[in-house]
Amino acid sequence: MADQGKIRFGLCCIFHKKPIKFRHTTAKSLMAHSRTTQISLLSEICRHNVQSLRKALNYVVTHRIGAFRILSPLFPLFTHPSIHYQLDELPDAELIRKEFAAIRAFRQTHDIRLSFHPDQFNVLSSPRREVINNTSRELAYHGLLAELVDAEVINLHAGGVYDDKDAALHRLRGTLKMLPDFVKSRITLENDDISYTPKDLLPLCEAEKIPMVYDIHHHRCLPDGFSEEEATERVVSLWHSLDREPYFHISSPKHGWNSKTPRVHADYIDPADFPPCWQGLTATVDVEAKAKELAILKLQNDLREIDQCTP
DNA sequence: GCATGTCAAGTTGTG
DNA sequence: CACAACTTGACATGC
Repeated sequence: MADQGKIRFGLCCIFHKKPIKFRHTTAKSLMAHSRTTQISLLSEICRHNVQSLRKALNYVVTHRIGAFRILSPLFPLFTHPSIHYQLDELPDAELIRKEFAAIRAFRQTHDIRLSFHPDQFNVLSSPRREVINNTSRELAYHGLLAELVDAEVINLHAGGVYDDKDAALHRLRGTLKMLPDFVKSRITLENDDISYTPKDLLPLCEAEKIPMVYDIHHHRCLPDGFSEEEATERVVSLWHSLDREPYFHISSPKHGWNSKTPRVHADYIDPADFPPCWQGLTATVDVEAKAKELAILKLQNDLREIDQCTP
């Protein structure tokens, strides 16, 4: 009952009902305008998004949510080959920088954990030079944002296997070493549901001192012989050895565990899917559920009720 | 307004 | 071989 640990939940990227919106645009639509107009349109979107981020952080603090995952296109098309731009090119650059300063202060005051989860085309294990170059550019962008908001984590999957997992992991290791420190110091690796399990990733993560984000839903979709308790313990030890708080992901299958597609995420979390071995830990758990903030509020409530029923 | 097609990018597995 | 799935639909267009 009176466990010393404290689980904090994390909200992922967007809201379901609360009217806090992030804006986006496309390269195709921007290309119809002059460069000046493009920059002006982008400036407006970036300013809007940073102000939305501030509102989002205010919401999470109000609702006792301890972490927030920031969506990657906070600055849309920042690295697009024909659109790319710099923050200081934007007419609103000064205002945006002030917003970032306020966000950093707010994050620190309220101890909010901030993370990024760059998109699936960021692949550190790819044998293709072009893919690695694109990934590096995209990660530098995430690193820049991470410094501006004081985010701790840039979380990635290990990528493809290409018929030789050992070779792919070896390439991944090499690519990691090439990353600049403001990126590398924030990189985490997450087990996925088709290729890389905790058993695959932990040796590399432990050797390279890269924390591993443990997604228990992926582990259940792609088991590796490790029990949930074993994986949790190894992951917790790794984060602790780096003097950092462990980071987990949770979700529930939309169509049930016996369906053909347990991978698909449900709107809410079934509290039965919350692993007992996480109870009492001090850790962050990102809630990957379609109902977003509503799913977190419900899970917090469900777990509190279970806790009260336990002798 | 509302329905619909489109959007930069990787990799894998399924129907 | 097209498409869905992945952390997340939003936006432009045309009626």
